[in-house]
Amino acid sequence: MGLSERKEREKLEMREMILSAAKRLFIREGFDSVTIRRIADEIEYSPATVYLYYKDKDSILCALQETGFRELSRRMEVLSSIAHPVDRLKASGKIYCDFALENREMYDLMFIMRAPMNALPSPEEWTVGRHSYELLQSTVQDCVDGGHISTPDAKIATFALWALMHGVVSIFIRERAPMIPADQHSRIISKIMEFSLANVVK
Amino acid sequence: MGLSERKEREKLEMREMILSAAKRLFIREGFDSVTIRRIADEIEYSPATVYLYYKDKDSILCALQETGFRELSRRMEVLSSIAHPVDRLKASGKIYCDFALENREMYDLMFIMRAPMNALPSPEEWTVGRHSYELLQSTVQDCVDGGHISTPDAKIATFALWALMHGVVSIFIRERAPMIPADQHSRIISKIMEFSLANVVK
DNA sequence: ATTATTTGCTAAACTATGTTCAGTAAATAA
DNA sequence: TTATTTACTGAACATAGTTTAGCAAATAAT
Repeated sequence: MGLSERKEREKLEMREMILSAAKRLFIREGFDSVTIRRIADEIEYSPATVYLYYKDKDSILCALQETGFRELSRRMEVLSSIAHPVDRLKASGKIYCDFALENREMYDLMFIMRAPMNALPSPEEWTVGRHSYELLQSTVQDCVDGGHISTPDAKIATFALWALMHGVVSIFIRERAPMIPADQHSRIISKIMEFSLANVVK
Repeated sequence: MGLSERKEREKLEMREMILSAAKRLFIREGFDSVTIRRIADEIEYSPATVYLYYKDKDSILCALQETGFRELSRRMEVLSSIAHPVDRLKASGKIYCDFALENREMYDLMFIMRAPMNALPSPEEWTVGRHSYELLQSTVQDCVDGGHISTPDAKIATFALWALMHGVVSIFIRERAPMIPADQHSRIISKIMEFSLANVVK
């Protein structure tokens, strides 16, 4: 009988309901509105029910974070149509930073907040995030191979470039540069990319 | 009569008691142990009393953060004895990152957490942090003036260098690079500084 | 068809947090 | 000696995440 299959399917549908309710709240009202009770309201079940489908809140945030990584990956797909590795590298940086500034709270959840990391399945099953990172790494490697970046270690260069971008956007997102008004963030990022790549890329 | 003076002094002493209790808890048991009730226990007063000396918890965290900035500034003092701007720049980076890795939670409070920023007196009275930043900026300016860094805008270069360092340490502190074990953080940072300065500094 | 069991769900409670407020007792002023 | 101000606190409020005991309906067994 296909009973257990149906049960399995219903369980997945419920998880999906919870996740999309969480996402709706997150998008519409921000991170602080994503509470177990609000999610429960949204799906018209009791708070305790949520715990029958997700171990804890951090697991929900982890699943939510994953949707963010998927969206970022999706945006990175255009890179495959850019032949020159330097152009590809520049485009990577722009896509990354644009994503961060356009989805500040999601970026925060993905790269800054502690909570979702407490629920990572395992240190290795970090697949969604790793995919984007390996894409960047291969772009940098292409730059090195093409003689556009000179370094003995492409992995270090990759990490440095990521760190630079993450550094800038996280300073803005967590408001550590109050001297710079928000409407200039995008411009400053462009200038920083310009400066850095001018020195790194030949 | 010096009565109001005494009152004023006692008020300051009480604020100091609360702050040092908070700091003690922070150092000994970590951020999560810094609760109003634990602070109250520590100073042997009731939780409500704490609110007679600090507006809210964020104000206490803000004051705590300030002690961190003072310590960082203190560590930066050795820079004045380094004549060559490039050496000074390298030393700045090392001091900054060493501080971050040796005082992860304090760094977190200073540069990552939202809470203490909610209690900033004003956007301008950011004096403690700005002092360190201006020091870095003048070092970078010296590098530019000496022809060691080529850029049309020393301010952008300064911001980029800070962002790079902040990026790396905050990735580590918030555990976004699980592929890199903690005992290699310091080594990776050295390599990144090496790579970046090799390209930026002549 | 009836009984037993499992499943899905929930009301209520528990713990912990930041925070407020009414009231008390001591210090000060009148 | 009385009035007032000051310093403090107990108790409560609101909001979290989370757990547990139990109920009712769906399913399985007899």
